[in-house]
Amino acid sequence: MNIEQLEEIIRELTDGFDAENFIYDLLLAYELPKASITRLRKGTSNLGKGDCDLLWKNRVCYAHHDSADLHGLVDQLKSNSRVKSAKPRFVVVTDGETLLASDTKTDDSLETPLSDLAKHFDFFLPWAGMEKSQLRSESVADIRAAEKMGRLYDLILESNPPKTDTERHSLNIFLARLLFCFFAEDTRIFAEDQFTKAIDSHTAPDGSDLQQYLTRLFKVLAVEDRRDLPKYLADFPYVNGGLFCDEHPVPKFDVQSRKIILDCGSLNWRDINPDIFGSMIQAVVHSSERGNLGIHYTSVLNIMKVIEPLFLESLRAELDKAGSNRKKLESLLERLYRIRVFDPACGSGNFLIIAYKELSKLEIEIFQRIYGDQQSFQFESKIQLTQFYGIEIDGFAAETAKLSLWLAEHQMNLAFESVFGSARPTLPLHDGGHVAHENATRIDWEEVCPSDSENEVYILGNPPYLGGKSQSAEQKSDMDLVFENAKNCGQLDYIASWFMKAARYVSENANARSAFVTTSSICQGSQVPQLWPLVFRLGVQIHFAHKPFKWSNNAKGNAQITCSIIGLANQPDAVVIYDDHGKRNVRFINAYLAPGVDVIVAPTAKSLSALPTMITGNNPYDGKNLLLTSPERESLLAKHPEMEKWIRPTFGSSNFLSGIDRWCIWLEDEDVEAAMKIPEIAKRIDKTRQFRASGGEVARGLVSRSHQFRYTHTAKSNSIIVPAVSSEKREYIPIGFLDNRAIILHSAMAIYDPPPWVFGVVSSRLHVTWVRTVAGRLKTDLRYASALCYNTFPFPDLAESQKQEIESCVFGVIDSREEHPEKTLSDLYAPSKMPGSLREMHQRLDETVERCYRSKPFKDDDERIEVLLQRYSELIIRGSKADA
DNA sequence: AATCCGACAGTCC
DNA sequence: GGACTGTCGGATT
Repeated sequence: MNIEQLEEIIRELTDGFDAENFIYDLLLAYELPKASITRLRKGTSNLGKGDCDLLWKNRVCYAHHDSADLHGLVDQLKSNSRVKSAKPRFVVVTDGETLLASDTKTDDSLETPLSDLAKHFDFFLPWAGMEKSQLRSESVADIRAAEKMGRLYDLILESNPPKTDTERHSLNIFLARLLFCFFAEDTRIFAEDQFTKAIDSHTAPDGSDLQQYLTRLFKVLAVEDRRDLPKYLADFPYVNGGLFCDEHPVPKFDVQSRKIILDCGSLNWRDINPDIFGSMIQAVVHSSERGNLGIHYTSVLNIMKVIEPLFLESLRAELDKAGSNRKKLESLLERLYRIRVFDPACGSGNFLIIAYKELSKLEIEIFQRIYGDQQSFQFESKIQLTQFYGIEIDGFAAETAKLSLWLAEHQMNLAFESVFGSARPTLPLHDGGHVAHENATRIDWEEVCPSDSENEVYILGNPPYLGGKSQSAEQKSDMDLVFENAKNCGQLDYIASWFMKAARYVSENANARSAFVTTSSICQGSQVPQLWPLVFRLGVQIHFAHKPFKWSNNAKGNAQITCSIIGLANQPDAVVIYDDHGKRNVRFINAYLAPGVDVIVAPTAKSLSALPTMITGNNPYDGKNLLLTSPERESLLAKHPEMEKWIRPTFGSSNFLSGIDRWCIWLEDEDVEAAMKIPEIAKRIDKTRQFRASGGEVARGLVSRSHQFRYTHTAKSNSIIVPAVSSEKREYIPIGFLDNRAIILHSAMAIYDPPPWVFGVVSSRLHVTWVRTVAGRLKTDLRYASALCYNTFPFPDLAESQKQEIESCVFGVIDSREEHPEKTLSDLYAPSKMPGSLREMHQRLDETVERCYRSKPFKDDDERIEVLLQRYSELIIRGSKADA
């Protein structure tokens, strides 16, 4: 949703107020579903029935009365029983002049002349799914400004397309300078509206001389000498070198682009929040990311989750200990000035800005403790932007980061002034942050942020996540460089580069520590054995970790990802695990972000415990042409009953768990000739061929046998199916037996022709506990992989009698499931719905399986995992000895 | 030859 | 619109 458009639409609605349609058009403006509104307009789904003009469940209750006591009307509607049961989010009433609205969830109310409604558009944003708590007023300002800047950027690009990197760089700098001027004239760096007014009155409306004017002005801002300048330029203060020193060409303008500059100037930049504004601007400027404004910027909450454990908690602890002891406070100040904050993927600088602000707040607190409120003293912050370092691959973001740091410095100067009555002057600008426009995976970090035994270096940030298959060729070669072509690293996420480089930096500097927000997947499943042995080999430890949490920020569409935060240190003084509920001190954090045992489980091709082979199900590679739904199968069979023998029941994870029938065309080579005579089959095979021919390398290799799946594994008598992904909420992973007609798809694992007791092993609580530790995840759900979960599972050799005991329990489980033929496995294994009898049968099975390990029952899952890891380590050692 | 992954993706209410 | 829960192609091993 575009906020500017929204405002515009509402303005039109109120300017030409149309009593009949007003409320419907208002709802449409918030992008509520058109079809529903059409139905409401017709009256068919309006629940109002005379009490009000419109009543829409969960959304709105609306009434229009020309001469009504609006407050009375709202109260009356709110207490009406029909309205109550419809639970409308808003009750809206108007007399055609004034509009009164009440938010039933937050109890906020809005009373405004109808003509001013557009100004209060944010009141109804919950209709569009944006809650007020998520959308603070300053972020409305941010979004509005970002959208305007995006338009300006487009226009400038159109008439000044950059041809070279130098030109692109100049354009970035120009925009950063422009932003500075907008901000400056609203926050007392310049005189009020000085910049916009100057353009308005000193340049031609057609934009023709704006380029010349800005070129001159930017030059003037960089020189101290104000003599020999016309007054309208001399009135601007000296800003300095940093931002304005080099000469960069200013783009050409026309009527439109000049007008947008003036529009931008009229926005209220005082409310802009440099923490996130930079990210929004960046998103707007990169058209590919437009529409998901700032989807990847890190929320302040998540930034705090990084910087608090990394250094803030330690600084605060030192402050507490210092109390009012002047000496200790002064030494803490010295420590503040020795801190270096380094974000090697800084984007537009969010982390650096928040870190800067937090350190400044701490400095203010210390000053207050030392000097009280002695107004006479000249307090000046001694925290320098030069303590902040960044690397950013995108040129525009790098410029925005530098600029945002200056803006943040100015904001903190104002904060200083409001506490102490004076502060260091913002102008001329001090030296800025060290933000290198470089590829962080390539450049030596010491070159950007040199370590120094005197200083404390904190490396932090939220580097980019890109799975092994989503990386570009260049990013792949970045990875090769960082990992020095180490073996079996090809599937690592791109972010692993940052961990590797941080580990190297930290391992060489006792005073350096790092912490990144990361995709959780580097601590799960197959990436663990790829990355962490290399990190731990450097002598680095995880000194704190935040357990996986769902990514969220205030952007419209949040990224679909589960994150963790991981801190690395050389010699940690404490090791702490955080989750959403709090923190706890532990002795050691392993690569799975679990406390305790230092074990990494590597995938193996064969079961370490000699369990029968489990392999991935058959991957069809058919473009959905060899697979059939039940109706498709029935209509085929109606015409060609002889096809029955070539149609097999088919199971992936999903339809196995939810009990939906699926089918596939399954032909042996010798069947092809006969089958091709049936036009429907010939058509499907041909479509499969076309699909494969236009696919990747693997697909093209399968063109010549398009009548078959990529793999054609089947059971002689029966098989066990294990879903590849299963909800983490289930106590057990639901697995099942299938007959020899069944085809298992590659969204599930298969053991063909197994002895029945294996079902008991894989179903057992002991095994699920193992899987929860070592498996990869899809969000937080378990992802079952044979090489990681099954082949690594340590299981004792069984006597025949033990196998029989387990088998009898297995049949108990099966029988108990069959007592509920109407229920799907998904129903049966939902934790809240699991039938008591089934749970009992599983418990009996668990006890039997666990007795294979030892006679004494296990106390809890912690003990189970400890014993399993212990046995795993022994198996690995025995295995490596056997190899040698 | 077989795998394990996805700044995810489809479905349901 | 968000709660819920697992597809499918394929570069890598």
